[in-house]
Amino acid sequence: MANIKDVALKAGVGIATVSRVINNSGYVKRETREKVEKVIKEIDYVPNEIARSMTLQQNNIVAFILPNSTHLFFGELLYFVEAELFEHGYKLMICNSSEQIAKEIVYLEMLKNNRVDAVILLTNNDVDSLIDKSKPVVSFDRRFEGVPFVASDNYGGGEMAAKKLLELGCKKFMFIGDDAQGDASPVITEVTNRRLGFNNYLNSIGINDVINIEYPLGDYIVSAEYVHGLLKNYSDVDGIFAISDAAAAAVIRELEHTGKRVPEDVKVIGFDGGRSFLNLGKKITSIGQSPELIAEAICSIIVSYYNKEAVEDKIIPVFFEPGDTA
Amino acid sequence: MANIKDVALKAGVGIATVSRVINNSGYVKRETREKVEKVIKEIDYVPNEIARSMTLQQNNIVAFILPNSTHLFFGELLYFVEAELFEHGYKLMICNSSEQIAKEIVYLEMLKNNRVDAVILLTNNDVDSLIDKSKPVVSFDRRFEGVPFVASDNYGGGEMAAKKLLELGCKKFMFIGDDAQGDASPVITEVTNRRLGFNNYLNSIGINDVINIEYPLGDYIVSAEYVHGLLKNYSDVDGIFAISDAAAAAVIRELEHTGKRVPEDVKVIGFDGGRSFLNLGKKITSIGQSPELIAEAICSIIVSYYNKEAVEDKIIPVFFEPGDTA
DNA sequence: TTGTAAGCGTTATCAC
DNA sequence: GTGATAACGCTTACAA
Repeated sequence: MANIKDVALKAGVGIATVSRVINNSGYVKRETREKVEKVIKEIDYVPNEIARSMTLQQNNIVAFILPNSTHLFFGELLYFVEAELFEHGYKLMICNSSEQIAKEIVYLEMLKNNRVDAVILLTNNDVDSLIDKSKPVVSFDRRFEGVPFVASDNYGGGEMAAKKLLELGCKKFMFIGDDAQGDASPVITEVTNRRLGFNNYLNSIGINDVINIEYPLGDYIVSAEYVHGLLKNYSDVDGIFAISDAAAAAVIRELEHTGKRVPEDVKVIGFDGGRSFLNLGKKITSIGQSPELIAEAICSIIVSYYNKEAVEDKIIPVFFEPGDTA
Repeated sequence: MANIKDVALKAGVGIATVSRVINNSGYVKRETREKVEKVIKEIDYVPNEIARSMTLQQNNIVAFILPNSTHLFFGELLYFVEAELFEHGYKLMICNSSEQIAKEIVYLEMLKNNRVDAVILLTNNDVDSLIDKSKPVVSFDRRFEGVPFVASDNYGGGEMAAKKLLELGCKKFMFIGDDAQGDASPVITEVTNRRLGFNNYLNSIGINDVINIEYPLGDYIVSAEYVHGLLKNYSDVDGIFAISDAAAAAVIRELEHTGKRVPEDVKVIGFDGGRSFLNLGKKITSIGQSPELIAEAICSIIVSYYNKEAVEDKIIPVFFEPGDTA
């Protein structure tokens, strides 16, 4: 592969001049520039980005650590993050952590060893101590001390769901979510704010008998049997807010399986606003997050880091998405 | 940030020795090793991967160019590819090309400029001339001269669908797919083999009046109106094979919208075997591709490249996935 | 076993 | 305007 030296030699100039030409920096006489450009074309020279990174101590690669790319919301977020970063000239490395902390560690290490310049973090693990806070890090949906933070307005979304179910005439409410963190982690995760917003709003208007079902986070999937076990004792509930559309889908399937009609007997609202192309049945009524706006917020923080500008947390609005289940 | 020189200095050894210690290469006296390791811990030294890449002229980063990460099959493929590469110590850079050739060009350039060592290509564009064939490239579902190739057994899947619909008693068949390439591209794309397998099998047993609907590839989405226009003239069809589950879903929605019952009146088989967590209705009967096996095949080729071993094309088997629509 | 030094391909400083 | 040259931080002959 031809390098900058070959170009300089063949064009009869110094390598500094070639560098000026390819980077459009400093003064270069028109004729010199043209001569150099001609040689570059001739020998098909392409600057070596590894060497560039070496000199600049920066490679314009950002890592995105997320649970997986198979759930629609994550896939969409990933899509928009990559698109947005691309606009600014940055590349995206992906890490499907599957919530495995070991894998998250490896990718967080890449900040320290200069494999990537920055990290976008979407995790439920407490990786606080593993984060190199001297480097650019942005966290979505999870707070870490000293790390800028982006999240949807989960609390507001919870309130929105409560109001909607009330409007629709529901009397007996339930929240169901996989936000149980166990005793090991005393931290309130951001998604729990969906639960809080929902409960607090209902409490504030005098409804204090909301059923709260909490189960541990798995791989964002709930089996039919498991949901059955969770729901069977609450046959009088007529308004359910689920922490995600995936959870809502599981709940709805279970309800219909046990003879309840949705939304006639029980109304269900999910969270995410997932747009599944494969859906042949009801569309889930949902509080929708905007992966596009979220990606934009995350990336603007990354870009600010690169530009050495100040960064700040951002809360992204959510939207009520009408559907067939509430 | 501490570098190898700092370690050498503080440990009172040469940098070559430190290098030997961190790479576990060459001979190092036990005490020397321990002394060096102690210093490494003390000053929290982490080898700079950019510098390493510089010396080795390799960075163990692979780029995956694919249309998007929002469709389930792609999201899953991405997931397994990343997981598999991770096992071998390689990292994955993602490029959602959205079928934009301009973006594909940028990422293919990264092979030449050493930003990545290898590329996995999943595109419908004719980027043949843009591929640096001296570098490691693997293509999924699309053939390029001189580029190793992985694909599902699309032809066999088409035959499988035909046999199944026959078994179920269908008499009048249709294939519908977004594999129209227009006059500009005379190339047969791999997915067209689904159509060929389906048609050829039916032809071989004397059925020659198969309706073939072909529409241009959009963003892997079909609007209701569009499907309506495509289907309205063929009310006698009772067995449909769609090129993808997404297309099948659109077709089924349209059929039911026009009063046909699926599968009672019309049986529909899709392709992909998509497992949508959000599906509340019928599960699409499908010819399933295995993203896991495909990822494994793709990655084994990448690994072979790194190990300077011979590489060869691979065809991955497909499976009949029972569902509620056929 | 260990250390010195060349080399990887750039960018950027500083003379000229 | 332009060209040497140092520097980036590492690996790896080669010498000792």
